[in-house]
Amino acid sequence: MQGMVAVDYNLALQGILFYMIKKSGQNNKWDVQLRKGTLELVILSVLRGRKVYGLEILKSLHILPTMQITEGTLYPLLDRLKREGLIAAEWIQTEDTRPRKYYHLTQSGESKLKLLSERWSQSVSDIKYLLNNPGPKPLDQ
Amino acid sequence: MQGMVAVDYNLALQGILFYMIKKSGQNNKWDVQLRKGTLELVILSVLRGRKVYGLEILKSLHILPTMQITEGTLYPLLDRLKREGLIAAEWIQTEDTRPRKYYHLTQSGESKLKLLSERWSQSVSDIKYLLNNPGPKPLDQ
DNA sequence: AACCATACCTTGCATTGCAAGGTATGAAGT
DNA sequence: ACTTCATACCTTGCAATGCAAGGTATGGTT
Repeated sequence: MQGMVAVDYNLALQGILFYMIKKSGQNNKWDVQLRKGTLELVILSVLRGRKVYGLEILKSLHILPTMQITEGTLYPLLDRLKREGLIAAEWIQTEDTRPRKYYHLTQSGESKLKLLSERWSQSVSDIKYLLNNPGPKPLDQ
Repeated sequence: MQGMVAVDYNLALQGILFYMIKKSGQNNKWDVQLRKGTLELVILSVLRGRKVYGLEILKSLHILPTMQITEGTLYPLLDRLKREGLIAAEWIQTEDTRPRKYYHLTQSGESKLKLLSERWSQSVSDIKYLLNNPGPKPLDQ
């Protein structure tokens, strides 16, 4: 009986811990939705001016609290960007490691990056306006 | 024959016009995706400190270039926010108009607004870092 | 030989914004 | 009266995308 209680208790602790990690760590549902808008910009921006391979992108982003994504997110996205001609890939093998697939921006990828970052600025300023401004009775219609 | 050519020509013009309006106006596919993250924050922020009815929200947002949404977006979202207890609604009829459904923030809506806007700031600063910083060989791993 | 870390990829689901429709009501033309 | 228009709200089905949870292949270490 005591044994059983102990097991259940441990299971409960595990559950709680898991929940806390999930919750505090990175993945609110809202964060996920927010990334839907920004991730394309983010990836293009990581690739600007250099060649990077898949897992390296993941590691690069790992320091940014709102940008903690996984491989299941990254690889399909890279596929899409390649299909759209915004990035290109090549397999490169240095002597001491396994072959890696390095991505870099194409010409049209660079234009897109510029376009998206302008659009992003606009969005930031729009929301800034909403967060600072209103208060009661702002809009006389 | 000339008639047919004329018709096709007009159709083509219509198509082009339609395309241009769609394109230049508001709705890139990317803008739509970007809104998926921000719209909840935006609506809560519009409701902060006052009571507003549906179409009024739409009009309020109309001046912001990245926030031009339609009723098909708004009403389902208001429904969801109500279901989640973040906002509440009441029908109000002033003497000179038709009854309108006015929405306002609940207690938990206000906390959520605070939480989301903090998360938003984090995201903005993360992306700012990516857009300004990198360039070639920034990340020694 | 067994194991682990690195690297890439795939499948199916959940969420959400939106176009395109719809209903109801009152006011304004005719 | 009757049609038409503007206001107000709502619904349905689709498209796009992030992601968890799986998988494969390879080379080094024990």
